[in-house]
Amino acid sequence: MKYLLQDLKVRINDKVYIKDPESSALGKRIIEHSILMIDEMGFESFTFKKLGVKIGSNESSVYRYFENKHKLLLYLTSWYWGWIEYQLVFATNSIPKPEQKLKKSIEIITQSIKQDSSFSHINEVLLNKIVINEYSKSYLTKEVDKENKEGYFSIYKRLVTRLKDMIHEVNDTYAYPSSLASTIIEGALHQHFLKEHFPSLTDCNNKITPSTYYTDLVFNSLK
Amino acid sequence: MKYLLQDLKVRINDKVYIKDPESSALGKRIIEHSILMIDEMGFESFTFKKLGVKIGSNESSVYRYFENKHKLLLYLTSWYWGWIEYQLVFATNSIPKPEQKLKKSIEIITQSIKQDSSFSHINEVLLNKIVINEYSKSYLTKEVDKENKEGYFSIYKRLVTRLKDMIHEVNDTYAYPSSLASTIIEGALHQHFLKEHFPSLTDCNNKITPSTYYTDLVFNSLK
DNA sequence: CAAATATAATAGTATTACTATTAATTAATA
DNA sequence: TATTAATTAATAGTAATACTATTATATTTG
Repeated sequence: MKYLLQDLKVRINDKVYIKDPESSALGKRIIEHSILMIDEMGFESFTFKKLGVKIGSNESSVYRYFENKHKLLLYLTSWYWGWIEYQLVFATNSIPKPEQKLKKSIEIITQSIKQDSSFSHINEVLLNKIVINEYSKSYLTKEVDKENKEGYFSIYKRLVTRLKDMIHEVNDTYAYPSSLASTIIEGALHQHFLKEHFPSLTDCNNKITPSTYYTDLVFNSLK
Repeated sequence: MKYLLQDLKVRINDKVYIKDPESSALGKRIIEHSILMIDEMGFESFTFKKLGVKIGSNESSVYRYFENKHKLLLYLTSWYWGWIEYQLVFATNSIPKPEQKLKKSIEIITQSIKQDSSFSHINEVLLNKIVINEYSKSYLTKEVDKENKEGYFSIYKRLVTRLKDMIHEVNDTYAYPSSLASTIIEGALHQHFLKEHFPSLTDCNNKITPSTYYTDLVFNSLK
């Protein structure tokens, strides 16, 4: 499965970039090093100028791929959710029982990525960390409605919808399938963050994972 | 109760400000108009220069109260959580039954503020909107551990802990009381946001409130 | 009333987030 | 192969941001 997925290109709304970074070596270097740098210094301190220095190129060259760093963040996080979606569809496709299917999906969505595929220019372990620390910033903006209309969040929304449908399959009388689905996806990122920075606000640790907690939460609500 | 609360000053870690904004007329104008402006233009576009113009004063005067706009956000959100905590303690103090107590607390935490007290310089309705849209940005930073150590998030943490304790009172065998408490507080903000901007990702609307959803979620887990 | 202290305004700097222009390289075609 | 076209890269610049240092003006206190 890993080998299969590495060749699948995640399709991202072409309005988030000016020039497709997958189409050139420089574009791939932009993606590769922006992941390393955002992880290292955080999104606020990350600039195209610094990235230019790192990849031995110029700031303005980066601007020909992305309008600004916000669009680059949208690109990276869309890629991440698309990648998670592939894993989810792949891993659950052959499972017939709705309960088993949902359980597996929760696992995939709430897991923390431990190993990257080491083949492409995208480091999934660091990208997972970036999503935990920065994803909210991509939509907590004044432009969210405009950008939503342009489809910048469609991969994420599709993932929430898939999960909602699975919840519905398990129990079609449950009244809040969409809210539960969005709670799992957003909440899992939050629990991972708390585990790192506010351990007193979570029960998640080395033994109890967000997976364990959300599996319990969901099946208590659906039974 | 409203009349009582308006005179209660929320105590905020004095490291978040340089000079206490409650100690002068200018300070109060800074708080009052920063709330109006952050709500209107969003935290990213808000600057001390614009605030200075608005309050008929100078940028550098604002800098004598707050080191930077991040600290101002910490001040505003701490004030909000302190205010919520007061309401919660006040409203639940006399309730003997743990279930009733928890139910009431969930209501207070997950409600959207509809009316402000109209007495002070702080508009609670707008502040609630600011917390929904901007709170995450106050801790999703590279400085979070340092600032946490300095106690900048202590009011918020105390609130989560209070809720955790109430959950424990209802069911002391439940394994994830801290995670559930943090899920409610953070998740309610998220559901409010989705209701406004991504209605397809939530079941919350005019009829179903985040209160309804979280009450159901919590008591399903605890029974 | 003078001295100390607090407050406000002015002016400036380094950095950021871009944009416009020009130069160099690569690709296409005649 | 030579010429032109198109793409890509680098240079230089600008407006705005996020501050800081200095000076001026009130206000308070002894």
